[in-house]
Amino acid sequence: MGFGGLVIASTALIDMYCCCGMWSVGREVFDRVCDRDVICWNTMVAGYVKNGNFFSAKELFDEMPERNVSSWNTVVDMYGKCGEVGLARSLFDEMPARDVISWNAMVSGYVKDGECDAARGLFDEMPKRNVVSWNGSDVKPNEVTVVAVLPACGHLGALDLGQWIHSYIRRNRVKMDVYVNTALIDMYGKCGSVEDARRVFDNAEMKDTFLCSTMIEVLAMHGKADEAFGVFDYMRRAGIKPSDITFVGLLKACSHVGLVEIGVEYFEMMSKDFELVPKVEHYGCLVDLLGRAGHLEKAYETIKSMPMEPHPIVWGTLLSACRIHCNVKLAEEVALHLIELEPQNCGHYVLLSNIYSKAGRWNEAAKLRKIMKEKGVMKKPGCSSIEVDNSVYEFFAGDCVHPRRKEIYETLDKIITRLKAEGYSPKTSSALHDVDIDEKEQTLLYHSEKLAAAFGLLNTNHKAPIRIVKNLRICDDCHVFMKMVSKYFGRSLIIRDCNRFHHFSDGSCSCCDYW
DNA sequence: CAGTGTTCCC
Repeated sequence: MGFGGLVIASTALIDMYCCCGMWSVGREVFDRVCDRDVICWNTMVAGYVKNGNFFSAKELFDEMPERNVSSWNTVVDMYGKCGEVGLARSLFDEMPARDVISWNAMVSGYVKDGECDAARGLFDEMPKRNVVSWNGSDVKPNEVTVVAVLPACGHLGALDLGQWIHSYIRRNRVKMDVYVNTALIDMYGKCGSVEDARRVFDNAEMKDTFLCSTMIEVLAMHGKADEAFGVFDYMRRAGIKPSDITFVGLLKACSHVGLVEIGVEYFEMMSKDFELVPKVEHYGCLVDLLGRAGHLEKAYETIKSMPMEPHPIVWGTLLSACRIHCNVKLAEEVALHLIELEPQNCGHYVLLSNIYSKAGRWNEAAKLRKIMKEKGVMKKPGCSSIEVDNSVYEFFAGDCVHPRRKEIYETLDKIITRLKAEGYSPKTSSALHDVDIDEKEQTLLYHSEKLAAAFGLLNTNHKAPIRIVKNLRICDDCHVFMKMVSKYFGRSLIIRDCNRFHHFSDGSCSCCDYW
């Protein structure tokens, strides 16, 4: 039986089957179509991609008697999505013509692979004027392009670049749809400018669950719990249905300022009022909320009562709480379990070792480091980055490869001398090493965020805040150090660690030392 | 009837 003449109907059928996960039935229909056109082929290729059958997709693409730009776009996007960005790029270069969708697929491929520079480069390379190619497509960056690039800016903390894209959007009348606004809020939030994020939120014509959840999440990570609750109230008044992710933001908002009861209320509200089933993320937030506030036993009980398998992240959250509250006994139990689960994750060893150090139990801390060495577990280096004149500079703990190394160390030493005169004394308990005090102090004094701060003081405008992004959590000593820098050098510093933001100004931090 | 984009536990 054949479907001659019915190519349009057959194509719709193929698409339908593939969208339901029944790609093999789709393929049967495809095989019986006599007069297959390029759209029919594309639908089948895309159908394989949707079902994760990348090998068959590429095989069918290679068999195609005729291809248009969409055919190529499908496979470029497919390779980008499965992390084969090199293959995506070679197809992108090989294709006879590219439209805006081809460029967008390639840009997002780079972003997903973490190659932010390449993504930015491609954005700049895009023909900015309307070029009429063989299929008449527009290759000017559009709203999809900016949404693909903005998360990279947020990830890097590249505020200048993000602001430049925002102005590009306005200059070129790129449509400010809900995706663009959401991406802008996220970018500004992650780059430390919560005011700009709020402005975009207030001006957004259309507000949906994504946009509001993003705003709540941003306010949460900046420690602005009341404002986050306000956005949630707005959602309820406006009839915008909260999602499980909205509640992740609300729970984080509570845990960052220690609002235990309100957090528990939100947790219960999820299922009671909104029929949302708490996921492992929500339990993770709850453990953090309880543990950080000192309710370690309750946090432990929460983990034990979770309806799903506790992910290592949840245990790690409890271990962090043990560090804050110096509970060595529970920390040992949790860490041993974690090390069993993830023997190669350096974080667990380092955290327990830091807990021993904080308790003055240097022998045990040293023993743990020995175990790390024996198992070949490498300590993840602390890395801080700072954006100056549109470039992002990275610093590592004890970094000695920067071209302006000498100048940076001299500046840092001057800052340290000045702060010591004001009463700063390095908190050596934050150091992992069981070496003598002097060496311990050296390790601590050259933590990556201190190097980045020195570089910032050296290179940025005196009025602007110094914005730093760190890959790990800021240590006690750096936290004290930054507070003092803000006081005695009259500069505000905005530091994002892997957990939240710290806004330092005039000797204090926005986290009120609750972290 | 095919191809590009947004939030989330450490």
